[in-house]
Amino acid sequence: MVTKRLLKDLPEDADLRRADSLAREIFSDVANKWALLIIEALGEGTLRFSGLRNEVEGISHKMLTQNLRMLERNGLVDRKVYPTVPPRVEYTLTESGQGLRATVDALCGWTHRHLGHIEDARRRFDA
Amino acid sequence: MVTKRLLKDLPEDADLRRADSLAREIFSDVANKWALLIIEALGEGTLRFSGLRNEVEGISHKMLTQNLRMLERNGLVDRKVYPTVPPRVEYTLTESGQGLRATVDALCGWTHRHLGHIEDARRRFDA
DNA sequence: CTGGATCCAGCTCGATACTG
DNA sequence: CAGTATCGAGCTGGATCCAG
Repeated sequence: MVTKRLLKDLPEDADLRRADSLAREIFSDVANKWALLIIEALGEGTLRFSGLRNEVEGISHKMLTQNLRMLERNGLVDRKVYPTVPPRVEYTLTESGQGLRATVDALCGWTHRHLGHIEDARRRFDA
Repeated sequence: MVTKRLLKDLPEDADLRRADSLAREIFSDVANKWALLIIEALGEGTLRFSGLRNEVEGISHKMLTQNLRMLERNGLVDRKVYPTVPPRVEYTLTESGQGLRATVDALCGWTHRHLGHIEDARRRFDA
């Protein structure tokens, strides 16, 4: 077996199975369109719920709350509630969130650089 | 409006809308668990269909073919068929695929480094 | 071995309505 | 404004069968 494991350089001890399973879970959480777009949007700075709805084009109310909860649970975004009326809630990337943001930026950069290649490849494939 | 756009440093010309829409499409294609895991697996080198099924734990026959077609269409993997019997098909990352792989590796690295943080954050959140 | 096609249970997601 | 709850249409994805 070469890999089958997501994390490759961990010791073969008893915790390995648990760590790898956690890693897969995180991977599934994070490797989704909306989560990445939210992180990208928060990369610009703190945003409120309504601000995020504007920045992340096409996201529904439900998907936004759902993904925000997930990101908060994983410690990637910080949720700050001001007990005013009407309520005001601010979302900010945490330090680990910033780290993730760097890789999301890399993904955006890659996408940008390969737009042409991909368009060509598609044309070729569809023919 | 600050962003709303996935790609930020493109000129505001007529092609912008099209390019950004393509970028979003690519982003949705690629930002999915199975695609990333397949790319990660192919990072080790060329693999056959059955090899991929072994390397990418838990993927179904259908998801594997589906994602491979998508990756091929976008020019990220190369599909080489040997007209033998039984057939032999090899999948390899293309050059753009290699580029994407680098960012997937970064994501894996990030996951690895933040396992602890995330576990803690979850415990805190779930309480 | 690779992979297309079909079936359908289960989940996702958007719409809507309601609360503090 | 932010968030929860509910409902249902539609999509997803696994299982299975067939074919080259």
